[in-house]
Amino acid sequence: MTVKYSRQRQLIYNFLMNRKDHPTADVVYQNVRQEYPNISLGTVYRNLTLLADRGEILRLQVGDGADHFDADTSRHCHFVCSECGSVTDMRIACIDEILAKARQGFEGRIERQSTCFYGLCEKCLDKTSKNRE
Amino acid sequence: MTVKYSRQRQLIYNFLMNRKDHPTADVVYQNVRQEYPNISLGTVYRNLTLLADRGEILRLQVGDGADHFDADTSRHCHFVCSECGSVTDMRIACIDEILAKARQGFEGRIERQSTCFYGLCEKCLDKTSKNRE
DNA sequence: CACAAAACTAGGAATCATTACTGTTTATAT
DNA sequence: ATATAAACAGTAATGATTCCTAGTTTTGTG
Repeated sequence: MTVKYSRQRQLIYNFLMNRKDHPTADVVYQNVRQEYPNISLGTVYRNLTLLADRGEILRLQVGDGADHFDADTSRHCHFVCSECGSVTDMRIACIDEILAKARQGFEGRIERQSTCFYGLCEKCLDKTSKNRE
Repeated sequence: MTVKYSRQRQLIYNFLMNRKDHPTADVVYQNVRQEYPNISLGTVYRNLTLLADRGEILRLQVGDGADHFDADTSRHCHFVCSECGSVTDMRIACIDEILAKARQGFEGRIERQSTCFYGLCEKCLDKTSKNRE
């Protein structure tokens, strides 16, 4: 199946490229709609899935029910704040090492890895400590 | 809110304790129903959530739409086969080190971590190589 | 033991994210 | 220019999960 150009897909991808937070399909929809008002939610889902299947973007599951998308496909981890729900990138030095260690003695084939940290982000940590005073 | 004993919750927890695969809520429901026929799916969901919130079991998201549950709360990773969907435990040596590395220079508070590897399990790898012959 | 309060339940309705369907439009190779 | 495969909008359908309500069970206390 050859992929054809579409204005809608281009807008979706451009939008994702310019965001560092990792928006859900609905957030993508609400934003792309500003510029292209009659795009449909189904189109957003279909294109996000297409892009993810082709490895051009990442699909993340952070535990809040909705999938999140990331145009940065370089190997990295994520941090999710349990308070505000924000999803941020995290780079840890030993990430390649983890994959190597996991492959040692494993009988199947490991293709990719996904690591997510959970806790309180700096902002939310500050807020809760202020409330305690 | 004090937790009261319930037969249903006991059965759910016992069932999970005896499984090494990481069943979904519906699988738990179908199985516990054999022994306790009029348990409701809502009760299964409520108790899985209660147990997970109290840290007695883990809730996993492996990318197949449904949440999976694991009675083994010790720190470990998971492997998900993209072919058959099986979810298995994986122990890698440097897992504590990863958490330590992640905390270095991070301004928030990291409480827990979730790592999942994706690829082909041994069985599915064997099958696909046989098909090629 | 009894009995009240708080948890818990079954069953079904409601919600939310996502996918499937259908008739129409668009991109692109010839 | 035209044929054809992809993509689209809009809407219906699905599937996982949560919510709601009236009734039941657990458990602490007299």
